[in-house]
Amino acid sequence: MPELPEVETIRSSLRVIEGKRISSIQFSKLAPIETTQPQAILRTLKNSILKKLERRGKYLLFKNQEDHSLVLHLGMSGQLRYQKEDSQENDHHIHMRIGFEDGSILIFRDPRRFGTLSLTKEPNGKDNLFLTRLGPDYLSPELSEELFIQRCRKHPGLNLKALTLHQGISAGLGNIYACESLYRAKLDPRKKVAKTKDHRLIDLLTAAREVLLLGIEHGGSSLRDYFDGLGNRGVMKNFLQVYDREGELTLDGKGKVKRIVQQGRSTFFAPEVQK
DNA sequence: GCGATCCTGGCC
DNA sequence: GGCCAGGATCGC
Repeated sequence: MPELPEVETIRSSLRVIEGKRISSIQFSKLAPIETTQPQAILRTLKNSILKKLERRGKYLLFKNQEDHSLVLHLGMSGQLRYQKEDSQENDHHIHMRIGFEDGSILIFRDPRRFGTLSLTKEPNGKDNLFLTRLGPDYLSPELSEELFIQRCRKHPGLNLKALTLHQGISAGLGNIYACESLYRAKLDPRKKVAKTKDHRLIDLLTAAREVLLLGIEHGGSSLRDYFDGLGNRGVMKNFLQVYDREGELTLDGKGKVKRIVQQGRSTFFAPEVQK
């Protein structure tokens, strides 16, 4: 469900938990798909103080004072919710509850259980298999135009849609913002990387950054069940040019939106505009 | 590089 | 009942 702008919005909405001490962590019986044992997460984080919330791509890192972190991915349907007090609601989709010393609580809910929970004990995440597979974040200053081109060129056989979704090349885009980036860069999602010139790849990088920043500015895209950590919806949906507009005009009226399936997922684009 | 697969729920 | 969904991994 959530892509970079949604995860970033969740992160900033949860700044209230920075500085709080964790007093309890509970997991559901039917845990999400997790690599690290709940026991290890418990041992690492219980009674420690959450120093900082960080984001890398679509991952959230809950970092304690020793720079050990719980690494969370929300998958397709994951939600986080912070509450001043524990309402003890009986919802079988809740898979983790983090209780703080002051009685407030952070709930992780994930109906489809595609989310992941893991750990890292190094500030750079080098001991975490999820994080080491990740390319540089789209919004990271270390991702120069040259580096982006260099990383794209390692995958000449991919079409541009698959390129944008590939978290190992550069991290943060999902299906919505991939479609929106390609529209903004006027690039055909079916075009192969090998047939795309350097300056057009730079257009794609620039477009992706603009679209992601716009998404953050508008609090993310609430299409169905996305909320930030305090239960607020985002309004980015009102600014999407092509996503979920099959058969309609693009938002700016410059083209008609078509839906195709690539790599088993919907791609929305305007063929007359994107070449 | 591609398709199948992990899950649950909503909608037609 | 069938199709669709803000994701990513794994095996061919």
